Parts: sequence; C-alpha cells; structure tokens
Amino acid sequence: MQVHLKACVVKRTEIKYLLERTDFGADVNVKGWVRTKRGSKNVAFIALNDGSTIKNVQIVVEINEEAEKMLERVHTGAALSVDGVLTESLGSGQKVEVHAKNIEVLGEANPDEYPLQPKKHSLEFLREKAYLRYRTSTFSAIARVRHAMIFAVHNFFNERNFYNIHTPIITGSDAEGAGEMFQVTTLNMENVPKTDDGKVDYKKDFFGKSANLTVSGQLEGELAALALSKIYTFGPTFRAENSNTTRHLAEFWMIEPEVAFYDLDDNMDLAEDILKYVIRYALEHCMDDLQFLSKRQQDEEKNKKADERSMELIEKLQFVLAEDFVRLPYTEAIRILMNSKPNKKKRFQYVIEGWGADLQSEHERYLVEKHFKRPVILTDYPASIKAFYMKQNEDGKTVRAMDVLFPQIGEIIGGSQREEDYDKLYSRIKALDIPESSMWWYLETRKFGSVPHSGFGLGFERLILFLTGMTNIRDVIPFPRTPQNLEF
RNA sequence: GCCUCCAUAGCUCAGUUGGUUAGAGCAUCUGACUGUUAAUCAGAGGGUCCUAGGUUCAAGUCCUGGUGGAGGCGCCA
Repeated sequence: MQVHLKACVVKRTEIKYLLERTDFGADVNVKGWVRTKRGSKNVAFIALNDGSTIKNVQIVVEINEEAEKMLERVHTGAALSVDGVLTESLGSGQKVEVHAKNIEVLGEANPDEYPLQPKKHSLEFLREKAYLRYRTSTFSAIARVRHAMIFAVHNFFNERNFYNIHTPIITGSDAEGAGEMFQVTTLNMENVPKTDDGKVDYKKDFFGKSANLTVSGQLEGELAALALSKIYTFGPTFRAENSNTTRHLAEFWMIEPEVAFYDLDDNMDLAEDILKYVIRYALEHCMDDLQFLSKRQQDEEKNKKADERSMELIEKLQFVLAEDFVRLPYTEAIRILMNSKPNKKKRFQYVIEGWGADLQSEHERYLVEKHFKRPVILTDYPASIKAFYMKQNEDGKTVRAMDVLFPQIGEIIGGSQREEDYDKLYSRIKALDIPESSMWWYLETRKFGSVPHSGFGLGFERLILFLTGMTNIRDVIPFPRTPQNLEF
C-alpha cells in the first residue's frame, strides 16, 4: 500500500535549493525543524530549518479546524514534513514561501522540556546542551564552515600533488616530544599485573608494551615524506596536558604537511598559501554563514569599547588575504619587544630582559595586534626552547623553527625545517635524554638517503576560531574534550 | 598546575549600607489581532535565591567548606 502512495508524493526539496526555486505554483515537500511559530486568527507562520542553509523557509498555514488542531502540536524544535505549494512571498523577509496543504508532525518537542527558544542563548548554556546545539543558527553555521574547511584542506593538498597519509592513532612511542600522552591499555586497572621488581608488566598488555594516543603524526609523516616527497596528515590528536584555556583541547584535529627538499622559506610559503587558500574558500562558499557569524560577533561585542572591538569578520578575512605575512627572526622580535613601550614601562607581566627569553602570549599579541597589525611568522628561535628534531642553524644557538601567529588566536601553526644530519640529531636526542629505544626508526631515515625537509602542524580548531569569530575553542568542535569534561 | 571571578523563574539578567510578600524581559498557557519576520497587545501560572554549615533579632545579600561554570597565565596546535 505504502509503495503505491509514495509514487504520487512529491520528493523533498532541501531548503537551500527550495529558496532558489522560481517555479511558483509547483507542489513541493520540505522537511525540517521548527524555529518559531507565530500566528493570528486566520493565518499562522512557521519558520522551518533543515540545516542545509542558515536560512529558514516560511511555511504559511491557513487556519481552519483541522489546522488549528495540528498547530497545537507544533512548537519550537518539532520536526515537520510539509506538503504545499511554492509561492512568491507577500511578506518582505523572503522571496519564496510554502503555502501548506498538509503538515505531518514527524516529532513533537514538548515546550515545557525543550531547552532551546527563539532567542539568544549564552554559549555556556549551549555547551551544556551540546547534543542539541546544532539546532541553533550559530552552531549549524559553524558546522557548515567546519565542513567547508575540511574539504578545502584536502582540495588544497590534492591540487598540489600531496598524498594524504593516515598516521597511527595508537603509538608505541612515548617520546614524541609534543606533550603529555593518554595511555591506552586493556589491562584491568583494578588489578594491574606487576613484574618481580614491582613495576607494571606491560608484556601482559594488549600490544605487549605500553601504548599511547598520538600527540602528533609528524614523525611518521616524515618517514612518508622521505619517500613520497609531499605528504600531509589530517587526523585527531590527543594531548593530556592540564590546559585550561579558550584555545586548548585534549582531543583536536591537526593538519600536518611534511615535504622533502623544502627548506624553511618553502615551508613558510606553504603555510601562508594554505591559510590564504582556505580563507578564500570560505569567502567563496560560506558567505551566508559568515555574514551571520559576523552579526553574531558584533552583537556579542556591542558592549565593548570601540577600540576593543574586533575588526568585522569578513573584512578581517579579506584583510588577511590582501597582506603578506610578516616574517621575522626571533632575534629581531626580541629587539622590537625590548624597544617597545610596554616593555620599557614594564607593562608586560613578563618583561623581556634579553635574548633567550621565551615569548609569552602577551608578547606575541603585541607583535601581531599592536606592532605589525597582521599575521606574523616568527623564525629561528633559540634551540633551548624548541623541540629536538628542529634543524640547527650555523650560529650554534638557534633552530630553523617557525610559528605563525594570528590575532586573538596566537599560534595557529608551529613548524620547522627538520634536522637531517644524523650526528646532530643523535646528539640532540642524547642531550635531552630521549630514550634511543623509542626513536631508533626515526634516526634510521637520517642514515639512508637523508635530505633537507620541512613541515608544520596547523591546528584545525584554531583555524575555525579565526574564520568564525568565535572566541572559545570548545564552541568550534562538536563535542569538546577538556580536563574534567567528558560529557556526551 | 597557578591566579581571578560567577551561581537568583525554563532562558538572559536586576535585586541598594543585611530589613517586611524576591522582580523584569523572553519562553509557556489563555484571550485579542486579516500577512507575521526573535510578530504585537492584554492577562495567568512559574522560585529549595547551587549545596552544607556558620555569624545575626533578621541572610538572596556577610563568613567557611563543597559542587558546577567562566576568564587570565603556563604547556601548545
């Protein structure tokens, strides 16, 4: 029976496409979730959204006895299937609307229990309702931008003959050098097997040794790059740092290109290229969502003083596209900072005393937001404050590192040219007490056909922060994992 | 890990030097309205003032512990 009925039912049109149609008078079907309902004696209006676009479609319902009964079941959050006629709108807010002939309530939403209302909710409140926050304009817009950026990243690399490599998520290496790791085990934590000398007997664990979640795909990425020339990874990354900030997650996504025969200048070119490529992609494909997010940001900041407000979102993105990033050696940065007003007047919490100081985020922000007023790539840091695998400069003091610093976000990319010389790399590993047993395979690549190569890590959520104008990284990933927080 | 701040209706928030019956807007419900745009107008219901103690004649307000949340710093992407 159902089969017969379906044959004469009009196929669903997604709202994104329905709003572009001009064949007025056509029978259409739309399905979605109710954002608002408002009505008078003779006619009711339902704003329906199906996530295909930030925009809603207006459903017009002529009131009669049957419709009145049905409308009693329609509240914000309810799911509807609407059969009706595509009509040129009489109202001023939209070009097209659907005059309902039949509305099926697919799923009710009890207004006493449904927490979302057609009004502004705080981001903190929505974070506690993360399982429903896709239903809001802000979070659906972020989700669509996030998707577009995933797609753009793969596009960028594919167009340039990079190969995507799936580096392992579970790693046996416990010294990747990028942070605290989450341990992976199948051992019974209530009764952990011990060796004779009282230590945990990892021989009895799943892999026969201790295992962790990856903090970076870089080391494995390098192995691939030293055969395939140009590779990138784009995967989940796990850091067990007790970081409580608006820009750190315990589980986040990172893009890590690694390229043979690239020096640091090539590496910086690549970093600047990909950032500009994906920003351009967002402007070309996500304008509706960006405009909404721009308004949201301006609304959020309306109580701030004029000089504390952010640059308008779309203007900011276009500005970054138009400007070359500043490329500045660490030594120069120190000179600028030491001569800066806040340093001389001791306004910095950490006053720069001289060369060798680690730059605090207040210093990075000064360079990016006050001094240069555009993205800055800092290079050639002191070896002492950077990772073991970075290529040592001839001055014996600095390494070929680069950090790309963005306004508000801070470090969006961290990378370097890698040390390709076996002896220099080996002595760094020894000097830093990194166990050779976990690093021997990495060292092997420097024995056989070693070449200069470079790469970096781009924090995907930090990129989304920049693109959406959001200020808390917990709002640009669907289900954020942070210390003491593993809900949903 | 360190420092600072916050918790009042379903949501967002006000609540004076501690003082009588804790308020507003939105949401919900009822009614009005011939096309609204987070509709509007009139009315109604809705409170363990986070929690456990303490100070006081008297605590939403002051003090201490706990819980939950936010921001800054560090680590970094």
